[in-house]
Amino acid sequence: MAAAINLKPISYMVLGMLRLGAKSGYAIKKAADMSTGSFWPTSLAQVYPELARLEQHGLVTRHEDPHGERKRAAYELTESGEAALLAWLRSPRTTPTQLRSEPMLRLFFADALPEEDQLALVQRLRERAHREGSHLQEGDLKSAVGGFGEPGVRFPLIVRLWAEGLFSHSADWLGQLEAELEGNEGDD
Amino acid sequence: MAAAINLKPISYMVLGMLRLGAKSGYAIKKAADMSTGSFWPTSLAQVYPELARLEQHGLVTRHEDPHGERKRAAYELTESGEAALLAWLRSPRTTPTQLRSEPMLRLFFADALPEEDQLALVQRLRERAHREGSHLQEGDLKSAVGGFGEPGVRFPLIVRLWAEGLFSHSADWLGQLEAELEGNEGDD
DNA sequence: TGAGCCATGTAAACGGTTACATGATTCC
DNA sequence: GGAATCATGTAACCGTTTACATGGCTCA
Repeated sequence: MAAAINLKPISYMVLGMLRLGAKSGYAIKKAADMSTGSFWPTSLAQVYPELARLEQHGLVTRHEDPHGERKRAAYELTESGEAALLAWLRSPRTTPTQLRSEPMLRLFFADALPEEDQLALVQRLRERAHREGSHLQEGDLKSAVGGFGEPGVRFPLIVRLWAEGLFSHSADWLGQLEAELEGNEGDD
Repeated sequence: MAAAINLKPISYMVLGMLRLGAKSGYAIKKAADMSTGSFWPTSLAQVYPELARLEQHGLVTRHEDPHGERKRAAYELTESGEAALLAWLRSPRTTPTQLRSEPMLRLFFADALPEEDQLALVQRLRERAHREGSHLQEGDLKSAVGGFGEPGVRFPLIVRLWAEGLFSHSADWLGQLEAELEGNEGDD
């Protein structure tokens, strides 16, 4: 057994995607973009080194899988890789969900603006939120990785509904705020 | 006018808090913890260097304001500091709101668990979400900075309601999911 | 008198993004 | 033929967090 390895969320994302049927680093990233990307973004510059690290510690195996002249690596979960994934899923320790919202930081300080500009700000943010929310709904989960379509796999869809719900909740809330501010403007 | 300065969200947070009446770096951080912290977290190790940087570029002024033997710095917005804040608030360019949720990443891969463990996971996440949501509701905004209580200042409260809404939306959603999973378990 | 808060800073480590470099395959 | 996509990797940079260091004030 290899030396101790420090497993981070990105490690589990990689292990999990392999379990769902992704083979190459490129495929993992593509699947992540279409699914986990909205609540755990990543990049190829993270995925490739992470795969190498996981292989060094025996959690995945790599074999060459060229496609014509183009080289390609295919990875597979080992038993200890799957065990690590399960242990994480069962572990009671969690990092809290965190938000980083530049738009809301702006809105927080919006009192510095004259009222008509406040309204314009809220309108812009609402339009943006709406656009980003609908962008999330596009993209077919099943096309991301074969495993997403199998019968025993339901949580990817469930979690996507959660993410969509969050974004549309924000968009709706901004819409309501806009309506209220417009109402007040009219009263002046 | 000083050389070009690259203003980041943290810069505007600092400028905005100064505008709302915070004076010292410590006070800015404290106010942030009680307000913007849930959607733009920061630390003292960011605030102090940022204040120095803003002063170097003439967006804030610093004067010593000792309290007994304990040294303290009091900062104030300059005209160009206030102008920079307003320009940011009016600017059409925004960075999208982003989410980073380790709990949801777990849930995404929960199909790897046997059904009873799936339910246990959802229960744990729901309890956590509930605890974090109620933690947000505590803490009096007005005690954070004097400016939060003034009549022309309404957006800090509005944005807090948005944040609370998001977290409780997630908690409710998890509660619903838990109920559905329990229903299915009973059917087996 | 001791715990907790007020107050200011620096240094190192960490996680993540962007840019760079390279080349094959597929599809219009 | 050219654009988009598949595919793999490295290097540099950037923003943020954690740990370290120091010391006065307040209140029970």
